[in-house]
Amino acid sequence: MAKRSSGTPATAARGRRSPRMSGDEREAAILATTEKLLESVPFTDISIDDLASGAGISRPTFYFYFGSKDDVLLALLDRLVQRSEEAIAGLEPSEDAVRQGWQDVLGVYLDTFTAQRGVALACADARFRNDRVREGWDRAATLWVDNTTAGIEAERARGAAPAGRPAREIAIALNAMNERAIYGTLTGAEPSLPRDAVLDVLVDIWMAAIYTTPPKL
Amino acid sequence: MAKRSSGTPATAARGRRSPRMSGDEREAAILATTEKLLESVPFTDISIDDLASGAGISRPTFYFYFGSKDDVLLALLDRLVQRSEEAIAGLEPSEDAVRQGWQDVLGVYLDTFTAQRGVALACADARFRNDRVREGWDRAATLWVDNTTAGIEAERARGAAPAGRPAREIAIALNAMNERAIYGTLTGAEPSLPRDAVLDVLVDIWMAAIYTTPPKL
DNA sequence: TGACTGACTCAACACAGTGTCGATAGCGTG
DNA sequence: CACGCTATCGACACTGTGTTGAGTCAGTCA
Repeated sequence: MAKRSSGTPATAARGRRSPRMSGDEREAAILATTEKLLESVPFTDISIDDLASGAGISRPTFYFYFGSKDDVLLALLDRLVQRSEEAIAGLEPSEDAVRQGWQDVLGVYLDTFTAQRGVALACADARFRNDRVREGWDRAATLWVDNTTAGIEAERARGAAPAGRPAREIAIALNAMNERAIYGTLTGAEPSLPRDAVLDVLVDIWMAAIYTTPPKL
Repeated sequence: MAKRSSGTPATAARGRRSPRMSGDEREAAILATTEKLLESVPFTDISIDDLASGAGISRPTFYFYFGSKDDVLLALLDRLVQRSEEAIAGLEPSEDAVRQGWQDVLGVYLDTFTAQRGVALACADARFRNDRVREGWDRAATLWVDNTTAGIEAERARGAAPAGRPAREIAIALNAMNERAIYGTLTGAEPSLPRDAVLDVLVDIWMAAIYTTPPKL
């Protein structure tokens, strides 16, 4: 039955309009349906039937395009990671307005996840039970950590930030803070940072952690 | 059929030895089985059958004691929260050895979750789909945040820490960092802090965030 | 002592969701 | 036109959840 290889972005355009949707359109329709449903329904509560009928196909046909519900999420996660990459690439460091520079980084992080709220929340959930989702999620996290590490090292190199614990360790901790704090803000469950203050608090702590030496007390 | 009210720690001892286990023992057996299984198997992969047969009863009988698999987790979470409360209560602030004081707090946090690794991980997962688990989890988080907030305010009051953003906001962000970073360390997925360095990194950042003023750059 | 009660137990069922198989329909190409 | 490939679905098997209804068994009380 030559199942479509899951994950592959489908074969190239097959020319010609056909009365029924082309395979690529179907695939896109499934993805779109999932994304839309995720805005209001938790991933767990969405059945494959929902996705199939939302895309105008039967359940068995769904399996022609994706191997499982999680595979759809994985495809969506790939996009999320891709957007993270693009967002990071679009950032440029400045030596004056240092605080603003970091605030831009955190802002982009926040925006990326806010824009993809449903998908991000679903992945944050799914990574606990699906190793491939976890890998994807961790890959994205690593992207941000690498970027932060490089940033801290650059600041240290030009003497703007004091030496201290390995830059990477600090980067990991700070990004962990962001991830969890932003998740909290996105869901609003207590205790959480109010939406209009998240960035300020987080940047404050980033500045303190990167540019000051922890006092010996 | 007078189902046992879920959550209630069962009726008082019903006197007399009986050939089969008493209700309380059954309930304890289910809890113990769950805890044990969670050490090696993710919660999602455990079926009610596993819990029932592990406790020496049939599946329908399981429902006599708990309303669902999640209810069992909830009971386990209650214990976790309780231990958090006890751990926090056992902490005493010192005005000298300030760093050591905070390190003790984080150490207790880390220990509590390490000791209950399986349960903690299962709850971290389940809170995404079960509101009651989320509430319990958030209640525990609030405990730590309240404690941290009070600690920061005390330090500010005695002039040891500078004024700045609301203490509670900083406390939320710092505890978010701990939760996520410790989760990462517990699972070991990249990027994560090595087990022997977590505490040092986290305490460093706590110190910087609480005792220094973020530089204006 | 024998009917009664309430705790406790389970076989059998109903149901929801997942994943598979085999048959088939339509299109493009040789 | 017939062959092969893409695409589609009806029907089925399986797994896990939760419910029902019919019990058992130990204490209790008249």
